[in-house]
Amino acid sequence: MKIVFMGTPDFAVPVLEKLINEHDVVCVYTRAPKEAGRGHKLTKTPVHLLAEKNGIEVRTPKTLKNIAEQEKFAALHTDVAVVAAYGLILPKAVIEAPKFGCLNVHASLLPRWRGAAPIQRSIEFGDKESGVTIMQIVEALDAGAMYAKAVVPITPETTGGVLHDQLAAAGADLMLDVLHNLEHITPQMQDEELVTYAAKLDKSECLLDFLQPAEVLERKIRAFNPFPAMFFEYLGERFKVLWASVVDMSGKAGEILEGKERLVIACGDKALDIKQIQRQGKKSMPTEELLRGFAFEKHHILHAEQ
RNA sequence: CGCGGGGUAGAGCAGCCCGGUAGCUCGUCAGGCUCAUAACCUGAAGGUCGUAGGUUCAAAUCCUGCCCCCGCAA
Repeated sequence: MKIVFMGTPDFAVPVLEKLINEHDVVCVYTRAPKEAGRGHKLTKTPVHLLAEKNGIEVRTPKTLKNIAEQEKFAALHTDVAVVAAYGLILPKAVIEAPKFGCLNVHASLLPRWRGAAPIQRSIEFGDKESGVTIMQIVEALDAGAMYAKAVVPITPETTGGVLHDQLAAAGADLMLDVLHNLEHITPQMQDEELVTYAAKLDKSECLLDFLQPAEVLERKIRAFNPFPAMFFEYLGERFKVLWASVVDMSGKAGEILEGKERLVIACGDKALDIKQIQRQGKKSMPTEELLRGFAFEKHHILHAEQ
């Protein structure tokens, strides 16, 4: 099929790769390069780089709201637009331009977790399973009729990073299936009663609040691994916590119960045994390694004020 | 030219400000103790202190260039 692809981050890369192999991708839309990273170097998006590597035309409009951009888009005369975490709102004129409309791959089992951060939120809230949904794009956010879903289980070992990669791969496969059978599938409407929204990740959520139960914090640590990563501050230094397990110990919330051979911190309920940690300026490492040369003072209280 | 931390034995850290024989914890190896042990005791091996220069009687330590890693911010 003749396809226009619209996407931006790593999540969109596997989908685009598969499309390039099996279809005719005539043009790629992505967010414009921006200053990012150390030194604020101008950085192209992962989708941008992949498209360039394959010699595909790349367009990076700041918005699709104006008529000129919409006409340029329509002039491609594609069969379908495949959208994966593009980052721009598609106006009606764009949605209706391709012959079969626009298909979106969303990283959740819709209608649960519409919105920006479905992967992390599903882990954070203790869901037993996650997945991807291929749906029609409509004007309302993530509300279109669904063509297909694929389920991916969430285990006690599942991190945000792992789930992200699993869903990206699953989404790519599922999108190909749907495209092959597009004319034979009747999309199902979403049940509005079951809708939940996955709020965007915010840095202010990443400071560990030890007043909360250890179980809640453990899930959040896992959900936010490797990015944006939960952390606490100790003696003015920041320590990211990449992995922890709940242990049946107690103390004043934020109190360091063990700081020499392992690092155990009391929470609102039970305690967290920190397993993987990253000191600022250093690499992430197993806590026991850090503790060979660095000790946390027992009974010191870690505060979580904003 | 966004701000900042770091690269010292296999691992993790200290030492650097105030130059002068390189240290700690763990691991490794050998021996001992023990019914036994990942526990304990004794001993040993193991480091061009990222790299290239400079200053100096003397540089891990002061100065300069380069390489690599990371935190913040975007």
